[in-house]
Amino acid sequence: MKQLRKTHQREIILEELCANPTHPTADELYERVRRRLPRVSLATVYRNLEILSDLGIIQKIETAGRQKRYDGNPERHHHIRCLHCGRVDDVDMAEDSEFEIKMPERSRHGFRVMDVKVDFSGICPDCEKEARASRSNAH
Amino acid sequence: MKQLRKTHQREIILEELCANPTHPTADELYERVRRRLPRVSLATVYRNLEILSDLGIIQKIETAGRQKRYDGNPERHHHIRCLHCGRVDDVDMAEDSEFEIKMPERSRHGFRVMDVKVDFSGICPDCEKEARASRSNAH
DNA sequence: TTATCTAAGAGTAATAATTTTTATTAAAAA
DNA sequence: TTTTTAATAAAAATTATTACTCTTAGATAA
Repeated sequence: MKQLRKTHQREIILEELCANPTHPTADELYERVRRRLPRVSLATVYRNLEILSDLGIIQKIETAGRQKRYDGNPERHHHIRCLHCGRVDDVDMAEDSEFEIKMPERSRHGFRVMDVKVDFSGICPDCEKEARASRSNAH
Repeated sequence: MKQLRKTHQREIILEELCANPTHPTADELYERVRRRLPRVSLATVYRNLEILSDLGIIQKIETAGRQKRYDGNPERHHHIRCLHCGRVDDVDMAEDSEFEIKMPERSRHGFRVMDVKVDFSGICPDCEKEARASRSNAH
């Protein structure tokens, strides 16, 4: 078992990820980290995000056909993505009362069900406002 | 508005996709189509799968970080993916009684919620059997 | 039927996000 | 301090998918 080393790069990457409640992509985070470590490599950011999410310290948000995003909060919670600008926000657990998922133990074809992933999509307030503005201009 | 042409390639692609209840990737389907149309191009398969799913004739199964798969059944239903081999199967609608999702109208941050995607993952019967066999060999 | 228009085809090159490789550096153990 | 090897920087590779270019062939009109 190979042991984990505490490197300066890794510390800064984690710090920057946790500093904001946004869910940056690897390259967005890279830009932020670069302000503090100008010689850091994008591959280092990717590698560390991979390691940290494997360890359950952070969370990887994978959405089909889009860049991966990363969440400094490792706790299980759902996300909503803006269909227009791609922005990702948390869906509060308090709202979970409004939806409920009971997993079957086996799917009909005999799969042992181990996890279920719920992803919301919609339009964020900013994009909605923008759309409304351009609509009223057109008329 | 550009009109759709009925081409031989498109017909075969759709036929082959619907022939099996599997959910092939573009290249798997390409191999199948190639047996009937040896000169077909992979790009043609991709283009037609795109067109057909845009029209709602088929369904694109997009899972983060993995190849897209395609489903000849356009009706809304859930899927389960094997974490080991990547195979995708349908989760029957009959089972939907076991889980229920009520969408909130707005997320806490003011997103207008428009859709929710539910993806199951687990271990398929084949991989489970295989795992069991290799475990018993080890002891 | 024949001419015309253009969607769609084949084949290939390009793209983009991510991962791997290689040589070097630096944590941490000895 | 020396040694070990995980982690880094930088570059190259990978891989699925898309775009491009030129050609072919459905569909419509003459």
